[in-house]
Amino acid sequence: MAEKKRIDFKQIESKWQQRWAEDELYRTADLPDKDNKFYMLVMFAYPSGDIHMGHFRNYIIGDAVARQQMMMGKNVLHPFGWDAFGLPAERAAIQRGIHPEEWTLSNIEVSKRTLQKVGISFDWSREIASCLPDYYKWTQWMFIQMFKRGLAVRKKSWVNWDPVDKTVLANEQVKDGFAERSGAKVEKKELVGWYFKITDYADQLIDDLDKLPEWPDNVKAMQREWIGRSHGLEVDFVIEETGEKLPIFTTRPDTIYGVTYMAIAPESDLIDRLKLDGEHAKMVADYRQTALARSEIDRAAATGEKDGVFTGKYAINPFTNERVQLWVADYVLAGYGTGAVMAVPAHDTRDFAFARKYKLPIRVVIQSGGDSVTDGALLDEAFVEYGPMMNSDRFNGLSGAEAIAAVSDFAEKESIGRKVTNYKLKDWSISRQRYWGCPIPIVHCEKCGPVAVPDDQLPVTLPKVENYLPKGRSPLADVPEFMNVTCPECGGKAERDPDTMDTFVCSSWYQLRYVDPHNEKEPFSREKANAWMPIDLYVGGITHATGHLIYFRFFTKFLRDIGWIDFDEPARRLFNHGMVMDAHGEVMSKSKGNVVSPVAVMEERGIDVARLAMFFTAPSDKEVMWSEDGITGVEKFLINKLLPLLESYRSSMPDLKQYFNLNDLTGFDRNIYVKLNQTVKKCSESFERLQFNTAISAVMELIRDYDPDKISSDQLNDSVVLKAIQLIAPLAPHTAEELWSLSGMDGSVFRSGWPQFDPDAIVGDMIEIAVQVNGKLRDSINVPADSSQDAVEQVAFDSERVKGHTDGRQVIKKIYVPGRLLNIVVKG
RNA sequence: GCGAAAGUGGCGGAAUUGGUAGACGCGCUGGAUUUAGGAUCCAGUUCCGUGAGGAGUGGGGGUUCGAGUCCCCCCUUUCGCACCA
Repeated sequence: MAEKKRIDFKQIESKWQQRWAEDELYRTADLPDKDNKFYMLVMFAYPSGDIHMGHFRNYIIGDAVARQQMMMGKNVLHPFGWDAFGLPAERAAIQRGIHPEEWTLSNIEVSKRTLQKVGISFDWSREIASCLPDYYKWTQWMFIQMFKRGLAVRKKSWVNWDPVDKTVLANEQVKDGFAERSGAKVEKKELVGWYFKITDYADQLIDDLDKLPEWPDNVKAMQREWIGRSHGLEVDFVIEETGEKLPIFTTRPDTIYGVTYMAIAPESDLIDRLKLDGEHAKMVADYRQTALARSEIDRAAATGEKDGVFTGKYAINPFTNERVQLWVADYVLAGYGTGAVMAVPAHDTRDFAFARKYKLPIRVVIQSGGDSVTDGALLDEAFVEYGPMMNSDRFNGLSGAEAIAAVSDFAEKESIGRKVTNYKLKDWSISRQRYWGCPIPIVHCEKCGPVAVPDDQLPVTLPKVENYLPKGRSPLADVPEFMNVTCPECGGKAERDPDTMDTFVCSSWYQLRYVDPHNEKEPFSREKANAWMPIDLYVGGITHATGHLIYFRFFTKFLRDIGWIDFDEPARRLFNHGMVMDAHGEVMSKSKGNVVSPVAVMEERGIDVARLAMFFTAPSDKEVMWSEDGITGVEKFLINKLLPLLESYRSSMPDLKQYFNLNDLTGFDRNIYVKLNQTVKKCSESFERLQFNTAISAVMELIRDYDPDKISSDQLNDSVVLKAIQLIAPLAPHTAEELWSLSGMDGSVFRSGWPQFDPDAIVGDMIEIAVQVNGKLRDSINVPADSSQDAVEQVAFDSERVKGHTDGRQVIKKIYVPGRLLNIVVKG
C-alpha cells in the first residue's frame, strides 16, 4: 500500500519555536547601528482573546519582512503589544461581573499564547499593554506635556454623543452618523471636555504628506480630504439693529455682490443675542428645538430638504451696504467657519434650493458664458463655476483667482474682512465618560482651575469601582476616595477629573515605547528613539487612515516640537494589507457564521502551509477570498517538492557567498545556475514589493527546473538546494529551518544571509527573440545570448514564417530591442 | 455630487521603466502507474477555426514601429468623504 507522506508538522514547529526562544533569535539590540536597522511594526491590537484571519495575515506579512531583513543582516526591531483599554472589557465586566482588568489580562494571555504558536518573530521581551500603570503613567505624562503648552484644553462644545455606550465620540469614531463601535445613532450634545488642539498642526499634517513617498496615495488623499484645508475670505457683515459684527467665511468672494440673504446655524449662540421679539422669537425658538433634535444623519442627508426660519432681522453687506434677511437654517454647520454663511443662490446649489423654497431673491453676479442667463428668476440651477463678475461694481469683468484676490485685497484694505484658512479637521475630543481607560491627570481646584498632577505623583491609577453601568458620567465620579484630593498648587480642596482618555491617545505614542519599554524614568530614551525611529515599515488595515494614522503623526510632530525626538514623521513606509473574506467574498463575521479560524487551519495542515496559502493566494495589498482550494497547491509544493529537497543533497558544504564562474559551467549546470540567479533576483524584488505570491512562484519554478541527476558539480547542486531554502525561509520558517538544520549547515537559516544574485549569470546562453512584422508576432527565434543585431536579423529573415510576411515588400525600418525582440516594419 | 483605486482565461492571479499577454497555482481534459484511489507522475488547457490563420487584457477613440501598460471619452465595481459655504 502506497503510503501518503506524513509529516509531523507539530513536532517540527514546536522544536524550532522552542529553539528560537532559547537562542533569543528575535531579541533586539538596545541601540542599533542607525544605518543598519529595520523597525518593523504591525498595528497595536485590541486583545479580544482570539486571532482571526485578518490578524493572521497582518502578522505573517510583518513576520516575513522581519525575517528577511534579519537575513539581510539588519538589526530588526519587531515588537508587539496590546491596545488594552476600551469598552469591550467594560461590557464583559457588566455582563459577567469580571473586573475589566482581569478580563483584559486573561485575554492577553490567550492571544499571546496563540500568537506564539503561530511562530511570529516578535521580540516578546518588549511586550507592552496600554492598560498597565507602567505604560499609562506615560500616556498621562503626554497629556500633561500637551496641557502645559496649551494644546490640551477644556471647553464646552457640541459633541457626538453615543446614547448606547453613553459616552462622547471623536469625529473619527462616527461613520455616516452612527457610532462605529456600538452602531447607535449619534446625538448632538453640548458638553464640557478635554480637547487636543490638533488643528494647530493641520498645515503640517497636510504639507508633510509630501514627505511620505512610500505611503499609499489613497491614504494620503483621505488624510488631505479629512483635514480639508480651504483658503478663503472672512467678511464682516453687520447686524442692522444691534450693530454687532456677523463674520462669515467664504471661498467665493467673487460672488459677494450676489448675496440675497444670510443664514446662521441653529446651534449658534449668536441667535440669543439678536433680541428677537414677538412672533419671530417664538418661531425661531421652536425651529431651533426641532432642528437640534434631529440627528446628524437626518440633517446631513444630501437629498434632504433644506429648511429654516426667518428671524425678522436684517444684516448689512459691507460691500453694498444692502440689507438682507437673516435666517436660521439647519444646512449651516455650527462647527465650520463661523457658523454663519452669506447666501448666494445664483451661484451655490444649497442656497439656490433654499431660496427657491422660501421665495428669496436670486441675483446673478457671475457670467456663465455665451448667452448666459442674467435674470436670477429664470435660472434652472445655480451656476457654481468661475466666470467674469457682473453686477459687481468696480470688480466687473474680473474672474476666477484674479477676482477672488481683488475682492479679498479690497476687503482687507477697507477693514471689512480678512483672508483666512479653514479646516474640516476639528480639535480632537479625548474625554470619555467611562471607566476602562487612562485617567486624565488633572485636578480641578476652585481657586486654581485645572491643575496638572505633578510628575512625581504619576500615574493616577484607576481605582476599583463597584458598578460600571454607563449613566452618562464617568463611574469614577462616584468614587469619593478617588475624586477628593487637595490641589497640588494651593493645597485647597479639589476634585480629580473623572473622565478617562480616548484609547487613540494610548496608541498615538506606543511605537516610541517599544524602543525602551521598561524605562521607569522617562517615556522612552531619546537616544534610542532617535536611533530606531522612524518605523521602516508599518503594516495594518486601511481602517485607520483618518484616525490613528493622523493622531500618531500629530504626536510625533508635537514630541519633536518639545525636543524629545528629531524626526517629524513616525513611519517611512505604510502598507495596508487587504481584507480576508470568505470563499464567497463575504466579510467573515460571527453573526454570519462563516469565520474560518487560522488556528484550525494550522492545526490541521501546519503553520507553514497556512502561511504559504495566505501569501500565495494574492499580493498582500489585495483582498483575499479564503478557501480550501487555495491551500491545495502550496501544500503539495511543500510536501512533495520542498521537503524532499534534501534527498538529493550532497553535503558538499558550499560557500554560499561565493559565486560560480559562469564560464566554468557547461550544459545543465550552466542553465540551472542561471535559473538560480534569476530566481534570487525575482524573489528579492518580490519581497521589496511585499508580493510574496510571486516570490513563491519563482521558487516553485526553480525547483521544477532543478534536476539533481543532471547536475555534475556537487557544490552547485547543494547551492541550489540551500539557496532555495533560504529564499523560502521568511515565508515558511519552520520548514526552512528544519531543512537547513538537516543539511548540516551551522546555526539558524535566519542568520545565514539573504542570497545575492550573480549579475553575470542572469542571462542564459541562448535567448529567445520575438520577431514581429509590423508589430505583430510572427516567430520566435533562439539565438546565442551575445548575438549582434545583424546576426539576429539574419536568423529572423531566414524564418519561413517571417518570410511569408516580408517577401516582396519593402523593409522600411528595423527596431531591435536587445535580448527581447526584433520588429521589422514593411510597406507594400 | 466630490475624491481615490481597480476592471486580464472557468477561478486566484503573473507581466519594474511601453517590447513574445496569461508566469505560478487551482480546476478541467487525456494518458501512465495502481486492486482501487480524493495519491503520484507525464501531456494539454485564452477564445474562434479541422487547418493555415484570426481575435483577444470592461467599451470606444488616439499617440507609437509596437499599448494590459501612456492620453481622451464612456461603462462597471470597490473604497473614502459626503450640505465644509
